[in-house]
Amino acid sequence: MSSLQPVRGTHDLLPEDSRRHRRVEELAFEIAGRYGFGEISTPIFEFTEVFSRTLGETSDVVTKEMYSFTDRSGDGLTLRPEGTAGVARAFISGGLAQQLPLKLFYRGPMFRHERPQKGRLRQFHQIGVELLGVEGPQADIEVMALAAHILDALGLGGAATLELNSLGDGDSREAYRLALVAYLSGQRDRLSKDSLERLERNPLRVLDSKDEGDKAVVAEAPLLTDYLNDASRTFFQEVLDGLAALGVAHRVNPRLVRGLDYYCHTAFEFTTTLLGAQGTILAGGRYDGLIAQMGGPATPGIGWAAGIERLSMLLAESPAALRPLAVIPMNRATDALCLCQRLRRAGFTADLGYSGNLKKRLARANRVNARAAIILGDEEWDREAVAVRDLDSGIQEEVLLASLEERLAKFR
RNA sequence: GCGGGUGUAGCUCAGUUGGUUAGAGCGCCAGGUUGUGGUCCUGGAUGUCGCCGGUUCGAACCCGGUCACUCGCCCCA
Repeated sequence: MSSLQPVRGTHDLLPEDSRRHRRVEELAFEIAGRYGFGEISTPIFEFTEVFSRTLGETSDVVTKEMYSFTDRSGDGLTLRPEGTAGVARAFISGGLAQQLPLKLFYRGPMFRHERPQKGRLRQFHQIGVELLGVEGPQADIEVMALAAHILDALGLGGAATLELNSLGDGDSREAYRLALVAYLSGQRDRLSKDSLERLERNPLRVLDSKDEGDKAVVAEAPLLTDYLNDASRTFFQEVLDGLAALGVAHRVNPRLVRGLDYYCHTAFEFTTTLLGAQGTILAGGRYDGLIAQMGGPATPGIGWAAGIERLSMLLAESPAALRPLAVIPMNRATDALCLCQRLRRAGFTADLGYSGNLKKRLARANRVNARAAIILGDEEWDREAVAVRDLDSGIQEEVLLASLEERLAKFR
C-alpha cells in the first residue's frame, strides 16, 4: 500500500463512479428544466461571512466544521458547505431581485470538515434547486413535486419517503418554541446529556434525538402543529392539498424540524432506510428570512438539496459506458489511425488499441465491451476493404471502405 | 470531538494455541504455431502482512502507540 493517501473524506471518482454521478446530475437537471429551472454555478468558495452570517446562534458549532482559510490577500474564505448561501449571495450581489420569480438549479462539490460516514464525505457533491420570490404554497408544492419526480426517474421512488412538517411563520414558531422549552425544562431529569445541551442551544433539535429516553419525552411533548396560527395552518393545508392533488405520496411528521431562524413553514425530507444512519437523501424547506438576514431585499425562498453520493449508492446499476468500435490494424498502423479518426468524425465511438497482435487486440476489444471490430488486413486493404466483425454474434464480413459508415450504422 | 470494528497481492478474503519457504479465488501477463475475442487448459509475476516501537530464541499472529478505512454518536447549514 502506498503512503500517498487522499485527504481524509475525499474520494476519487473513477469512470464508473463518474457515470453514476453524471446520471444523477443530468437526469435531475433535465427534469428541473421541464419545471423551468435554469442552472446557476456559483464559486466553490466565498467570503466566510457569506456562510457565518446565516448561521446565527449555532455558528460556533458549525464554524468548526467549515473549511475556512486565509488567502494570500488576507481575506477569510470558506469552501462552501452547502449551496443555498452562495445562491442567495449571488442573488443579492447580482441584483437578481429584478427578475423574480427565479428558479435555479445547481450541482457541484461541497465541503464539510466532519468525520466521514457512509455517504458522508468531506468533499461531497450535491444537486439542488432554489425557487425565489414566491410567497404562496404553490412554490412549496412545485419544489417537492420536482424532487419526487427526480427520485422517481432515478428509480428511487420506492426507496424514499417524503416526510414534511410546517414550522409556521415567525409568530407560530416562537410560540411553539416557548411551549417546548417550558415542557422540556420540566423534564430535565429524563433528558440525555446531549439533549440538555440542545435545550439551551437549539431546543427544537431535541425533537430529533436518537436517544430512547429522549424519544419517550418527545412523544409527550407539545406538537408544532398545535401552535400554528390560522395563516400558517391554512398555508400548510394548502401545501398538503396540493401534494395530494398531484399524487405525491407524503407523510406529515410533526417532529421534523429545522434549526436555523430563517426557516419557516414547510420543512421536508426524503428518507430511506437503506443507508444506515445517513437516511436523508434529499432535504429542504422554506427560508423566507434568509435573504433579508444576509442584507438583501426581503425575498421569500424555498429549495432543497440532495447528496449525489447517497443517491448514486442507491442506483440499482451503473449506467453502461458507450460501446466503441475497435479498430485493429494487422500492419497498417497509420491507416488504422486515420480510419479511426474518420469514424470518430462521423460520430462513432472508436477505440484504437495501442499494441499487440490480433489476438491481444481482440481481447482488449472485449474488455472495453466493443460492439464490433474493424480489422485492417493487408489483403482486404488491397481490395479497399476491411473486415468487420460483430463481436456479439461473431459474424464477420468484408466491407468496402467506400460504404463503411453506412454499413456500420447498425453498430452506432 | 467521542466510541466500536477492521487494516495480509490490483480486488475479495483465508492464515490453526506465536514456529522457519505467506496462501486461495478473481484479475493481470505469457503460452496452447503464421490473421480472430468471450469458454477451456497450462505456466508466470506480484506482498516492507498499514506504519513505528516493545515482548520473545522466534511475531502476520501478543502488547503499546500511530495512521487510515469503516460503522455509530455529536452535528447536519
